[in-house]
This record gives sequence, C-alpha cells and structure tokens, in this order.
Amino acid sequence: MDSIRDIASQLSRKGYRITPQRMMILESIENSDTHIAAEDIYAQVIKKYPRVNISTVYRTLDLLKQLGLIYEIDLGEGKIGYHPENKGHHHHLICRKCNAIIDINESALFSVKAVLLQAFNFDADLKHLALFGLCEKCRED
Amino acid sequence: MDSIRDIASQLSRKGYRITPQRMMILESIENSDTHIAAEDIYAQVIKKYPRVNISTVYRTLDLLKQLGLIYEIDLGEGKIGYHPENKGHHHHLICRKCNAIIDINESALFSVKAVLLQAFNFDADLKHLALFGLCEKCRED
DNA sequence: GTATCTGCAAATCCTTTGCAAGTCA
DNA sequence: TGACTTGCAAAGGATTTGCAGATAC
Repeated sequence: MDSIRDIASQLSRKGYRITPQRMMILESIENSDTHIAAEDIYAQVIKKYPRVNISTVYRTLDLLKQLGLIYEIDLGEGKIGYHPENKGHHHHLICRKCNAIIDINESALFSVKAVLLQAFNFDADLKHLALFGLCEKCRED
Repeated sequence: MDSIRDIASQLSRKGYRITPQRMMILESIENSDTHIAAEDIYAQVIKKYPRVNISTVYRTLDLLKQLGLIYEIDLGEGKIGYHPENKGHHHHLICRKCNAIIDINESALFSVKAVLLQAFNFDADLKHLALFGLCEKCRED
C-alpha cells in the first residue's frame, strides 16, 4: 500500500516525526475494509506492540485528522469511524436493525449537493455521510 | 402550546405518570427554537426547580424517545439535540465554520430517499438529518 | 543535542445505574 | 396503598491532559 508511505511522507514533510506507533496506527486504518473506531485501532496495535497506550492512538488520530489525512465519520450512537482520505470518498447506509453498513459511491448523492447549493446557497460537505434506515433484508421482515 | 398537553396525555394514556419534572423537561424541548441538548434542558429546568437531577433529564428523554414522542438528532462532535415529534420533520444544515443551523423542509430531500430506495433497496430514515458544510455567509470569506 | 513524542496515571466529560425515599394516581 | 419516579451518589466508558522519560532526526 503506497497510501501509508504517502501519508508518512506528508507527515515528515510537515515536520512531524515518523514513529513506529504512528506507522502501526496508519496500517490499521489502511487495512480496515471500511472505517475503524479508535478502540479497534488500539486493539489491533497492541497485538503487535503491547506497550502502546490508547492516548497515543487518540493523539495520532487527532493529528491526522487536523492535517486532513484521514476522515472521521459519525456512525451514530457516539461511534466514530476513521478512514484514509486518499482511499476515495463514499457514503454509508447503516441499517438500524441489523447494523449492516453498505458503502455507496460518492456520486450517488451529487444531486443532493446541487439542490442544497441552489436552494440554500449551502455548500454541503458530502464526502463521508452516514445515513440510517432499513436495509434490503430487514425491510422484508 | 397544545403540544405539551398532547404529549402529556399520551404519557398518561400509556400508564406513565405526569410529574412536574417531566412537564418542565417537555416545556424546555417545546420552547426550544430548533433542537436542544440534554445539558441545556437541565440548565433550564434547574432555574425553576433547583432540586431536579440530571439523571431525571436523561431518563425522561429516554422514555420520550422510546415512545416516539421526541426525536433525537445527531449534531456531530458527540452532540445530540432533541426535538418534539409533532412539530414536524425537517433537516438541518450546519455550518462547520460559524455553527449556524439552517432548518430546511423535509421535502427538500425526498429525491434522496427515492434514489436510495431504487438503487439500493434501502429505506432511509430521513426525518431528522443533519448535514455539515459551509453556509452562505461563510462561503464568501 | 533538542524539540517532539510517548507511556503512565490521573482528570474530565457525559451518561447510566442501584437503591432508598418520595410521590402520583 | 402501591407501583412508578426521583434524588443522590457512585460507577461507567470514552477521551483528554500533565509531566517526566524516551526517541527521531
């Protein structure tokens, strides 16, 4: 994955240091299929390096977030998932019954952005949106 | 506002008791222009009745939520707002710069629901959605 | 070498819970 | 009266912070 090196070089270029902790956290985010919570990143990292502290995870996520290298997505119920910025933008359909998460392409909601821009002059940030509802399976019940 | 009496009578009909605490909490939600957080409800209630405990606020909100009498809306950053169900459904455009909240009518996003239903067979719950972005003023800067 | 980063422990914030006392119907 | 509600205090979980020691560059 060049994505990790890419982010690492950006950190380095901006004067931040490349530490093993940061690299491991980046790997966790990168290897996650969709989005991953702080706790889950921590759980993965301590498998390889048990001395890592969860505060380091939070501090690293905060840094990456501020630099715009990762994105935060609000999954509801206080859960926040993280996602690398350079892995593409998409939206999430979250089933409130079975908790399934369906990823949909960014373009699916382009029309929403256009409507809001035209009607309210509001520039909506629709890069990583979570929508709740009922998925195909659960609708049948 | 009949809205409060309406909710109160529904509580009563379902076997729950009408207590001064519950009435005051209902008033706070009702008098709020848009949506109000648990903490803010508590702040308002203790002005009139300092002995009320915040756990009562949480318990009452939980009850009203379960009965579908109020709606929860995720305002991001872990903030949750409450809104009476019978005051109509709408969406919120939240400016990430100045934190302004613009309410828009539910119908503005009907097409989104239709698209998701057709393309993904996903029945999105778009009754109270919060979208983040830049408002008219802040776009000019 | 030195400014940055980390681990540790404690603090903080928001929310929930157990339980005895209070109160609505 | 009696079940439902409340206040209180304490617990809980997630996140943040202060600081001394460790480390990247």
